[in-house]
Amino acid sequence: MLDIRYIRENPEKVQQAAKDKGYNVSISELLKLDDERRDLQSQVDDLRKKRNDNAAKMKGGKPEQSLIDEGKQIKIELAEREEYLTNAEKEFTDLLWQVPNITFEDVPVGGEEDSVEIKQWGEQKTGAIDHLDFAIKRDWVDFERGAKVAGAKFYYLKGDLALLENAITQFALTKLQEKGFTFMTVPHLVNQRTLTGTGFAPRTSEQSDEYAIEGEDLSLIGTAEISLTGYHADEIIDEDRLPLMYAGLSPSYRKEAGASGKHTRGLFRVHQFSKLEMYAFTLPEQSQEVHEKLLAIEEEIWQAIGIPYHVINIASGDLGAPAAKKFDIEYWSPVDGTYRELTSCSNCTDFQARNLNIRVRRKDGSLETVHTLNGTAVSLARSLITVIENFQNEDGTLTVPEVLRPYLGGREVL
RNA sequence: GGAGAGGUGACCGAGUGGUUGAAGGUACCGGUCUUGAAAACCGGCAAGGUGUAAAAGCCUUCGAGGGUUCGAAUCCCUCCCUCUCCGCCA
Repeated sequence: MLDIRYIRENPEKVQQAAKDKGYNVSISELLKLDDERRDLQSQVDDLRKKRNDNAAKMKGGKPEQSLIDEGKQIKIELAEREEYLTNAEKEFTDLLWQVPNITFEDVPVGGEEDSVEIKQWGEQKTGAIDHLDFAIKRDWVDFERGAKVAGAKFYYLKGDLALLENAITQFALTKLQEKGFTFMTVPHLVNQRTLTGTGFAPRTSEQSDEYAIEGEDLSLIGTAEISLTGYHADEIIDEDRLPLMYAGLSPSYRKEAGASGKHTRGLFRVHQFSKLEMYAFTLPEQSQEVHEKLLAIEEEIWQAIGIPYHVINIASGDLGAPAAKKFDIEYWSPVDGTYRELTSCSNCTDFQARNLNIRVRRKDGSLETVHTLNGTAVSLARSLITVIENFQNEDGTLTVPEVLRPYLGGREVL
């Protein structure tokens, strides 16, 4: 959530940012609720002071009946006001949670088509066999049995393709260790507070992309970002420890409920895939620099493997609530002759951190909310698509990208 | 899953109904001392809300939520978590 004090001082800016992001929230309504809440708060505070003063009077010895009677009267009034306050607080908080993060100046305004390409790398080849056809011919993937065991869009990876996935993971993991990230495995199930605090499930709606465990306060994570954000919840971190850089490996579980009409063939959009995620907790003044750094690492990975791509600066309407700015890397698909989403890298500024109460203790003793950032190092299912599409041979074999060979026992061809 | 113990400030740790927002220690900040540092000593130091030019002031917070009471960190109930032992198990 945003800082209510910031919203009070910049109502137009917040309203405009919400509009640019496609969120229909009324800031004037929010501020009205804020006033009501504060008014009730001061009424309650006054009554509590009366109660405390009254109680203090009879601290010493035998209380007088008149004081006790007065105390009882205050108690009744207070209970009534407190109920009003509780309701007002809830109404206010519910609306505050619906306000999305503001965006940076250099974020293009508009929808998906307004995102701006800021870089291209590699050769745009054309004319390759679709990854699914290619993989099925090699008996590398089995969606039919995945459907039998779990349902549509679940799958088995088999043999060399499963080994290739492992090789890509190991390669990326090694790279991130060199960059100073701390490798982590994380809980794959998280509670509601962590999920909503990260900004994922719209708390009011049931159209969540997350699988929830019935009868438990637990949901399957759609990305390790969720578990990693919650890692430092309610903590105060010393300034000189930041930035903290983590690399989390986990499966990502997604219902993909609203995915109809989107590109879904094969491994591109599935209910479960492995992903190695970069995550950073930073000082506010560091986050933009770290954001660029995360993007640079992503580029380094795809360049090393040899996958053509471009980088886009995502337009406001596609950012989602928590992000102030987002870079996507899209790989070049020689099958479709177009770019497709591969990784994503967001600066969420203090939005998630405020939800989960993650702060930094400055050298001068003051407290401030930290900034959080996340970026995909490799999402495995899509990584496999890129390699199959870009490294396939006419005889049905697959050339192993050089940097991956050490993780495949030196094999050059699969 | 069963039995017991416990959850207090950035951290450790006192505190069982009324100057306890909370002793003491550590860390941190400022100072004295020192060529410099350390040590020692002196002082400061919870968070959130409200309020203010800035303060002061006021309210809240001792795992969470209810309850008892004129008054709760302290008593009662429910839940969550941690630790120890037993059971089970990769």
